[in-house]
Amino acid sequence: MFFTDQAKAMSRYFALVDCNNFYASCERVFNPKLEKKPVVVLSNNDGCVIARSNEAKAIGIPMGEPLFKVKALIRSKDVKVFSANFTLYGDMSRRVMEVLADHCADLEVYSIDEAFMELRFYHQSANSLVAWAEKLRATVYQWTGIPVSVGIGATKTLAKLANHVAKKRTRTGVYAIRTDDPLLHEITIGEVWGIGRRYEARLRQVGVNTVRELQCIEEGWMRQEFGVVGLRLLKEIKGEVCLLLEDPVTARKHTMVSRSFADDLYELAEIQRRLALYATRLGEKLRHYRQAAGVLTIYLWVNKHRNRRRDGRTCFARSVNLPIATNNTNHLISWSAVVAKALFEAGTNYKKAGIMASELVPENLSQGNLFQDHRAHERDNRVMKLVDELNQKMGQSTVYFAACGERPSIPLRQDYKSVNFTTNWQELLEIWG
DNA sequence: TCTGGGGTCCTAGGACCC
DNA sequence: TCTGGGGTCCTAGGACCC
Repeated sequence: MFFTDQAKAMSRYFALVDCNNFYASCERVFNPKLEKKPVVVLSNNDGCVIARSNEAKAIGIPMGEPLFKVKALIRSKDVKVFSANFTLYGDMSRRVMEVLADHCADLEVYSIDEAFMELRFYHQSANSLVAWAEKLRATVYQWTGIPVSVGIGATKTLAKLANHVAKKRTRTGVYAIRTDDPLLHEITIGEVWGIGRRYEARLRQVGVNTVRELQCIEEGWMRQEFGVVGLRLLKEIKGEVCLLLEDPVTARKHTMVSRSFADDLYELAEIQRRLALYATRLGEKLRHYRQAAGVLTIYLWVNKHRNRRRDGRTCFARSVNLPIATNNTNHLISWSAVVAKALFEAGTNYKKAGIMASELVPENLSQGNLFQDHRAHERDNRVMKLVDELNQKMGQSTVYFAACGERPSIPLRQDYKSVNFTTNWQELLEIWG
């Protein structure tokens, strides 16, 4: 290879592949009757709308809206409603990401429905890039049934913006954006990745409305107003690479499991039981990523819509430094019970609890201490491995700790759930010929 | 009646230490 | 009445993202 450094820099692009209306699309793959129909997917406990098909967007169902506020609309327009089926979505996501990984080695799975790619030396012109992306898009659709959009740009932020354009303004679902693209005069700042409601309001105050105007802002002002985050955003939108691909496994600093309760809870013992279950999931996650937690934090949230506390506080948290970094479910459960007891106040209506692992270290580097019984440690690890294997093969919570209570599963309201077409032999899609 | 569950990064204030 | 300065750690909260 005889590329100069400059030539290398010039031929580097980022692409963002984003699944269209991902959860709604997953439901559609296994239920063709949903084609052309408005479809929405609900959060845990059937609380809010978290995904909408284009048809559902068109009839005015907002993102994040509580279900009870759109019930009338749902009835009158015959909207198809689904409880979140994260097992299905997770499996479909894995399939999509596998196809992407086949096409590009430099891949960062950014979220369940999005991935960044770094494209180097692959293509010379924007035209050939677009052709490549269109082919990729067709392949993903053919192999998984999921429609995706592809945005291409000089930085991750521009790729993200290009993806937005691809979704809103193209028929092909692919767009490559340039830093001097005429469209930047039309695109408003609120559409930029990293500009939320507050930032948008402040920028509009000083007369900045379009991306083109944003590009002309002085870097010093941006730094002063929005800190290092804002400065980075500005540089990225001007085409200067600040954000690189990340490895989500090593880059992750916390891992958390939290859930709202279907009803408010008042009893410490019941909260400890729920936390034992969350700790079980947390342990599974940590072991999956081969990490161990150095610090454990327990969160308790008070129902903010019906807060009975005089001081109005809604969030309580307490951390504990673990004597030895661990991913052993047994240890996580014991500590969660201890910390929860310290946090708990009688007479408070708790709506949600969570457990977070931080100070994560690779599990084989976990620092033992002098008093640790190594044989017991080894034995515990073998037990956890066995438990994971059994639960993977036989289904979640086949084997569990007694602290979770009898027949444990996180109790959720799920009135509209589809089945696990791809991950459960009992729930395979049946086709009648 | 009914309002998700993950993450990241940054900042501010209090406790505590030297 | 007057009442250091600097550092770290912890907790809380706010901004953003999906």
